[in-house]
Amino acid sequence: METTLKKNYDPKTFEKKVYQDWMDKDLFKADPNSEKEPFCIVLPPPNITGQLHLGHALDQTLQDILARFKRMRGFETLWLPGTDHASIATEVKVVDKIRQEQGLSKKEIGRDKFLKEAWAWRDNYGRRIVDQMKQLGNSCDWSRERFTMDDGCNKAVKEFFVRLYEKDLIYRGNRIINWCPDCKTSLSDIEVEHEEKDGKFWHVNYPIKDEDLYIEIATTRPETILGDTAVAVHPEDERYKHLIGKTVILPLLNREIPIIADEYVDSEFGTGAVKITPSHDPNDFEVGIRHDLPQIRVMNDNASINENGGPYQGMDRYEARKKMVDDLEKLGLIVTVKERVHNVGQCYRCNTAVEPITSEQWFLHMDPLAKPAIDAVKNGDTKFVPERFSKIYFHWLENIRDWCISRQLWWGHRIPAYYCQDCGEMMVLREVPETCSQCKGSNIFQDEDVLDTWFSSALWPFSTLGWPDKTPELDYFYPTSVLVTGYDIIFFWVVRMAFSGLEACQDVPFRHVLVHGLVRDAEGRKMSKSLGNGVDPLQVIDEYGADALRFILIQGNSPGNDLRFHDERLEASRNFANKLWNATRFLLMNLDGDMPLLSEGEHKLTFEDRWILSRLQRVEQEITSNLDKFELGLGLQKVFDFTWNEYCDWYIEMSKTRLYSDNEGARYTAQAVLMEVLQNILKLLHPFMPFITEEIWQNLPGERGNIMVAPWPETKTDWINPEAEEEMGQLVQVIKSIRNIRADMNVPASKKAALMVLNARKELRDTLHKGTPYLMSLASVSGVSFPNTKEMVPEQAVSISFAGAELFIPLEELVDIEKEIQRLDKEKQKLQGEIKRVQGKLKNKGFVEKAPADLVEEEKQKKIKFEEMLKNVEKRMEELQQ
RNA sequence: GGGGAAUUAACUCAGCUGGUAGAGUGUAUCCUUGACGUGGAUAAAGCCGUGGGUUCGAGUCCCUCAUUCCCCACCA
Repeated sequence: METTLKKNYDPKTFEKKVYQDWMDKDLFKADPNSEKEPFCIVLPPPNITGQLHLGHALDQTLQDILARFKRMRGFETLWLPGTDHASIATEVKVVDKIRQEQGLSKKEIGRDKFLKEAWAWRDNYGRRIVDQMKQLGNSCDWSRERFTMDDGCNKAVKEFFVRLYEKDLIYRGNRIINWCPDCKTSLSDIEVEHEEKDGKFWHVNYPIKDEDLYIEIATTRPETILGDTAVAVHPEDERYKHLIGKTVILPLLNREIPIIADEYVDSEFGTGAVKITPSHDPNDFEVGIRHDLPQIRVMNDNASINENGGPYQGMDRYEARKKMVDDLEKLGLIVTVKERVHNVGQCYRCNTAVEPITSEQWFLHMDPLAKPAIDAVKNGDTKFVPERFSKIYFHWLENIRDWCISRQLWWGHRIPAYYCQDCGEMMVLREVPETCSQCKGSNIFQDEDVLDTWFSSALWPFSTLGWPDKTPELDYFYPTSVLVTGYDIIFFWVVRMAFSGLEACQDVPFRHVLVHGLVRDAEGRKMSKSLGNGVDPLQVIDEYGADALRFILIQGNSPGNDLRFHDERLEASRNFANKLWNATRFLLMNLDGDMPLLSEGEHKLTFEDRWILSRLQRVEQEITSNLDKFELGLGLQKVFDFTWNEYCDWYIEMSKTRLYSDNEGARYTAQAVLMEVLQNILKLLHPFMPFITEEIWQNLPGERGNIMVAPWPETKTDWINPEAEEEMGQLVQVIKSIRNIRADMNVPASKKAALMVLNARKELRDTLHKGTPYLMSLASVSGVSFPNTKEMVPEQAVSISFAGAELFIPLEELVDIEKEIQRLDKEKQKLQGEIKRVQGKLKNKGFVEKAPADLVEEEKQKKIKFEEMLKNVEKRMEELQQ
């Protein structure tokens, strides 16, 4: 029969077409009114700032595999896609763009026009990244695509914010926060990355008022001296006890500040005396509150020194530092300068050193929210896979501090707080108020700030399903089934979704969290722009196909572990696709026309038919179990092995005998089994490699729907056939032994040789009899004979050590008796070793008594087998030596 | 200062609930057999990091140490 498949697998020729077909048929669409059991994944929305990278590819491939698997298994499957507005990142990009194109700063262009530009960016790049996701093969319900700043999300954000505010969980306050002088916004604690840097530790003498005494402090940030409002010592520190309550003259500014006692001070560290700068250090801030110290902020938003800095006003923080050290030096107040590595906090977006600063911000009170989130994982409502990540989750939630949720940015959800210009009243409301609730004035303005991006991301699992409205989607799909994400954003996102979901919906947002690792380059380095070692998934798809890309991201990777990206592995996975492609081609070329069906007509199944069908059932069972347990890498490995090693290398090869024969019945049966197994392979592989499996499926004869929505193979346990597996195992072993010896002796396949079988047990004799055609085709055997006596075996024959029969291959002129004896001797030693080990085991009383009975029995059988083989070898050696 | 991960064949990695180690790549030799050389056959190659423990039995469970890599933490 003709086949429409080309000789080589070329994904470019069909991937786009296949995807379009799925789209045209609306196969990704999920129905919230379905009778089926729901399965739901919300896609971690990629930022609209960037291109799709390999991290996305891994994350999304995992989700797609689960979605496709569950869909085939009969679940109503919703994979809900979308994109994230990525407040800071996008704002920075748009600011850049405006500066480059229009030469204007953010302030110059103004809020309204800026937002217009930002939305244009979103339309442009948001669409682009969605197109890229489709190339991966994602089976998302695109009709439900969302954006973290769309109207629905905005409504959810406002609702959630107001509710929290009304419960006193959100408050506004002047507290110390992390400030990025470059992005000019506050940051949450996790948006600050700490890096060890070489720095200096300046020891400075602070003069004590009215006395000829100094108190020595140490600091890594001398510029903050300008904001000092006290010096603190430990109350029990004998060195300083007498100074407590005295006054210090702050150098350079000559301000008078007190010496106070506070347990926070570690007497062992530094000089044991600490300068206290409540406005520029989180600890000092706390000390300041305890001791009612004034807060003096000495920096502007760009980290230059402000009017409180006296002579240093206007200088950049580092410039001021240098100048102040010089000045202190001149005054003779620098006692010593030590080298010191210390942690510097940096902005996670722009790497600028973050400045702790007191500022008026909005905060989310975390303690009451954290507790239910901890409990939900403790009692198993949400499970981490692998489990170890729950530890990280607990640790973080147990030590959490209040979350600064306001940002001094324009791109984001604007905080729904409104102020009356006339009386100063503040209102937190779902809708913009027309008049002041207090004075009825109409001069109302909204809070300038927006919310942290992660505040809206935290609502993603339910805002996308319609919350706060009671929608059928929310009712049916919430809690979602599994969240798939990298370990690097557990803090940013998973934790926040957990407590938000519990607060808003009274239930966890997801039942499982499947955590994966990072994709690294071949050297194990993180892929990054600055290193230029990033691999573009789109280019990979272009060259090798999406299926090959998906394959290497999954194969050999276990949950939670990082993986390295190697080009060579791409070739290997492409080769696998090619193998499957050609196996199909082979089958199609050998059909007689119709679709051969195993379920129709009379079939005389051979032992190899029963074997492959039996193996198929087992593999189906195993893969299904692997996928249920999120062991995707193991599952894929099994389809791979079964397809290549068992189906292609053995079954297809054996089928040729019948396919090329004139016996129509036998031919049809072989075709039917080949087809049956192939179709199931395609199904098992479909979640992993959706394009090629669909394309092949469509090219099989007969009317058929899409494999994407075909039912997942159901294991037919009555097809599991241990006898056939045993029989096949024996034949394979004989064939391999023959091949082995022939290769060893350098006998080319073209030189056929007879196989002589003596003293065979009945079953083996039957097997070898039935297997004769395969011995001939696969082991270059010219024929199999069963002589009655040893005399019929020529002297110059090699023997194959095997249990259950004596096997000989007469290879007269090729056999060197001396060498043959040597070979047998090696064999003998090997067998003796085996026997010794098995005997040792069986002599061990503990083993015989405590090990499972079937295992003991197995060992006994082994012993018998090895002993028989040994006997044969020894006998043969004797014969040859005579 | 805490927490975690990794350590298995030359390389990159699998190895589920403990029962004498697997894959891909690479290497060697052979094969143009009517699906595939993006192929087939055969082979070589591992005291499963160290030291202990539990067990009849440990790559697999527990502890020690070593090396590497992450994450978290307000020591000025």
